[in-house]
Amino acid sequence: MLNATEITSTSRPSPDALLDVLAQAGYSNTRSRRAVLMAICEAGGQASSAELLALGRAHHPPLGSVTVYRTLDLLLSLGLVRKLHQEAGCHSYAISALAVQQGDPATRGFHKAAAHPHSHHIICQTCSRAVEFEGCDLDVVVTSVEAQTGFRVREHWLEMFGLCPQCQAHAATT
Amino acid sequence: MLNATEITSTSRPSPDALLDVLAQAGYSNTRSRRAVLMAICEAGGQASSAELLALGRAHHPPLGSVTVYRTLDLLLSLGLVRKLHQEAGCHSYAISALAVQQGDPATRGFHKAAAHPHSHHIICQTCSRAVEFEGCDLDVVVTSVEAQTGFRVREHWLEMFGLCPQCQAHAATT
DNA sequence: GTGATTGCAAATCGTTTGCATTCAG
DNA sequence: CTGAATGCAAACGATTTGCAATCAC
Repeated sequence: MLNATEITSTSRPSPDALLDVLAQAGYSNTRSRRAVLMAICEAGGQASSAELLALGRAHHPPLGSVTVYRTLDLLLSLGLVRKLHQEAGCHSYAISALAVQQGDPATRGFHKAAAHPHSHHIICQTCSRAVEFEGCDLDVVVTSVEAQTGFRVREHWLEMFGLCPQCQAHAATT
Repeated sequence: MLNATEITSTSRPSPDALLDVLAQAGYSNTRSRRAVLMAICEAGGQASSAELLALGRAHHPPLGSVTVYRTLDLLLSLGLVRKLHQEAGCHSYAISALAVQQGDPATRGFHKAAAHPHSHHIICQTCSRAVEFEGCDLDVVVTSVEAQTGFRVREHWLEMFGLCPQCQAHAATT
């Protein structure tokens, strides 16, 4: 059930693999895009847009931040990349498993994130009511993830979304 | 183990309880702060800074956004409030369990968040290496949370932080 | 009275949009 | 050649900072 994608600093996702996916989706292979993709890969699959701009410019100096964002949007829409949230400053981008399957595996990054000690929210997608729960059973998952990845887990960040009891009833009645 | 703080639309956290905590921490009881606290409570314990500004001004028109932010920082530092991340737009603030224990329970909110279908990251706090894992065992937690809260869970958002195998070894050696 | 607190205005940061230019196929 | 893609400049929204005026104790 738990399917960890292990990463080594020597195996990185290849820009070519990503370009292939873009090509298949009908997007053209431009200098700028190549620069951004190389940047992501060099960053080890994880970086902020600013970092990608800097790295990308090494390959294609005229690269603009606008293009970095547009390329990231593209990758996001294709599911090749996902956003990571961080306590402060929000939004890093990471290559997703989908991309890893298609090309080389990988990821290495820039995280400085800190998470709060337990305390999570579950939020109703209909009425927005939220409930906070603590001392959650995430321990099971933590243990499992530790076993699978070899990491020692110290913190985590969790939010759930769904339907609260009242909205469920409402949905059933209506 | 799982300790859900159930919410009803009638039970809300009281501004007074929050003010007490501030007072005990040595912060003065000002009109502006009171307005912000009332706003949070009226919002049901969850709101964006913009929403708090609007609500707060109903109580104290000269209230400025600067003060909303400063008050939130204060509450954050005291652990009375926590940030919620959302896929887009980031950052809502929610009253934390700590505050609820001290005053009334509560929470009702503004969430429109959507989460991605599984796929989470665990990130090394030392070297920043990240591993993505999918098909996680969160099902156990989901089931548990559903049982405790009555919510039906449809999506979730999870990130873990810790020490990767190499950094553990490094720490042990050094 | 005195230091904490406030709020305005301006600065800053990250991101998005308008538009004319340039590029890939 | 033609539409897609780029990048500059400007707009934008959220948050922060400088600073003089104001308030709580």
